[in-house]
Amino acid sequence: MGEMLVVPKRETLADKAHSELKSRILQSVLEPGTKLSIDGLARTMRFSQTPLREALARLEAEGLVERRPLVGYTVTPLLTSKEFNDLFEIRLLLEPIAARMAAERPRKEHPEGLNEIVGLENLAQSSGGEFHSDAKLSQLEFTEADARFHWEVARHGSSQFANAIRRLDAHLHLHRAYLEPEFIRETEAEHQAIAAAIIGKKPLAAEEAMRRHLERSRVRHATAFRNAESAASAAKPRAKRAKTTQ
Amino acid sequence: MGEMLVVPKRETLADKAHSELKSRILQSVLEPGTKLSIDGLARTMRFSQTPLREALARLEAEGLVERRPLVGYTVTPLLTSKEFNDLFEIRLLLEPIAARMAAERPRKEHPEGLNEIVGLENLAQSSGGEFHSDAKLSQLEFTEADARFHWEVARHGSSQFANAIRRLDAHLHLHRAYLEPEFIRETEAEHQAIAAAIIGKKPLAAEEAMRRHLERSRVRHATAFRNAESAASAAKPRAKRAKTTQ
DNA sequence: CCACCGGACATCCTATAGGATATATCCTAT
DNA sequence: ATAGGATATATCCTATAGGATGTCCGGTGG
Repeated sequence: MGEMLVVPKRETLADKAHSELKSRILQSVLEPGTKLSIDGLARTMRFSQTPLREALARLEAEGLVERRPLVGYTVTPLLTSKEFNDLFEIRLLLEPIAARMAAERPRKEHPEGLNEIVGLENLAQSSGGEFHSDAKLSQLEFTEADARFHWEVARHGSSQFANAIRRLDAHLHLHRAYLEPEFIRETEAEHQAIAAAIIGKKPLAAEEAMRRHLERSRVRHATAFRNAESAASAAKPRAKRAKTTQ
Repeated sequence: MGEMLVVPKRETLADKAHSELKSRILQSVLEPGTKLSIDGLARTMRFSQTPLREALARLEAEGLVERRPLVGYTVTPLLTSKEFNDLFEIRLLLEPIAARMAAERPRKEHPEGLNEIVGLENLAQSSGGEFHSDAKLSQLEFTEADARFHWEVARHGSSQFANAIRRLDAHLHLHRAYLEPEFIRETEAEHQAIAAAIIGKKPLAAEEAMRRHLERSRVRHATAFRNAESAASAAKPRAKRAKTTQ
């Protein structure tokens, strides 16, 4: 019964390369427009080309890099202001309903469902307390915890909604904009309100809590977005050229 | 100015392998649960392993195959009835709004936008006339044209909505269920209504046309879905085992 | 008869070499 | 000086070989 024994999930080199590259892009070590040379990366990262190809193919599917056949991969540009707004409009359409579904779902349906729901409370404040020494890494951890929370909530309601929301990769794009530190406290509080509504099986409350969370989150990110955009346009008026090849 | 000259887009072996496998899965030549052995495929398809890995990685991202590290790939199971309903609920949330946006968008914004919009009319009846000799292949062509139409409509409205809708891969999953022939005529008529509303710049009409189209489409597919599901459950009550390894 | 265990096999994963292609540089001619 | 073209280099793409791992099957003990 208690077969919760998690297999070590042996990680292949392609997995390592994938998460490593993803991490670098999200931390802006690799800026948008950077050319990603395959055997260049193979040399610097000490991998071979084959696992790197698989990693890059996945990153392309996630929308973090773009591929041009027989030419190479480049890091995807940041979201424009319009794209940012549209992304949140989509989230506002999907996530509140997913949260409502999660609260409506009968508890006994999935045996492990309870554990997951209780886990929401922890997830809601997962990266709460202390900060990592490296600010960017801490930011990355927070973003990942945030993504996990939103995904878990949706997963309780509907696998299809969860997939759709996950594939938005909203967090991937959002992270690359600068994130104010006080975001975290507010975000956690709102997450806990959502989790409480779901655990308490209050569908309408859950839906409304998620909607408010997203609306506030949009405002929070929007300011950072404006800063990033103006800074970018000031720095380099024309951005047609590729950056340093890696 | 008229640089419409489309570069041949040289197709790499990974691209060929990807579309070839995708085609086989969609035509149910490779049924759900089938084990996809990498060097087995390499032998039968006369490719090498490297491009096949890239193709499989992309198929995994599209949700058509599942990967277990150090074990292999398998073809994804068909959608359940609940998943099917959720998928259409998501589409009903996103696509009507995308259609409205497409109708609202100022014509001059994109120079090539006009061509694309006019193309919608053709796209709406693209695979209309004659049928291919192979019914399954014709079905595949129709599904692809349908996917293109929905994607183009969304793309006129918002790149983010278009991405989100494309990544649902609704057509990929739907296609694998059987498709009644008379679907096509009804589908085309509804598509043309949508295209007309967009070209005529009537946002509310476009939104409503898309909504009605999706609702009818859901009913059309639902019957086929029930047939497929009951047939499947009758054929093999337990489906835990992997099928013939390819 | 069932459970546990060890070995053989198939398959995945990784590394590396060679052919093919796009890009950049340099030169020449107008 | 600028436009056009040829050459050279870097890089992508493909193929193949070998090490590592999971799975399956037969045997032994309880």
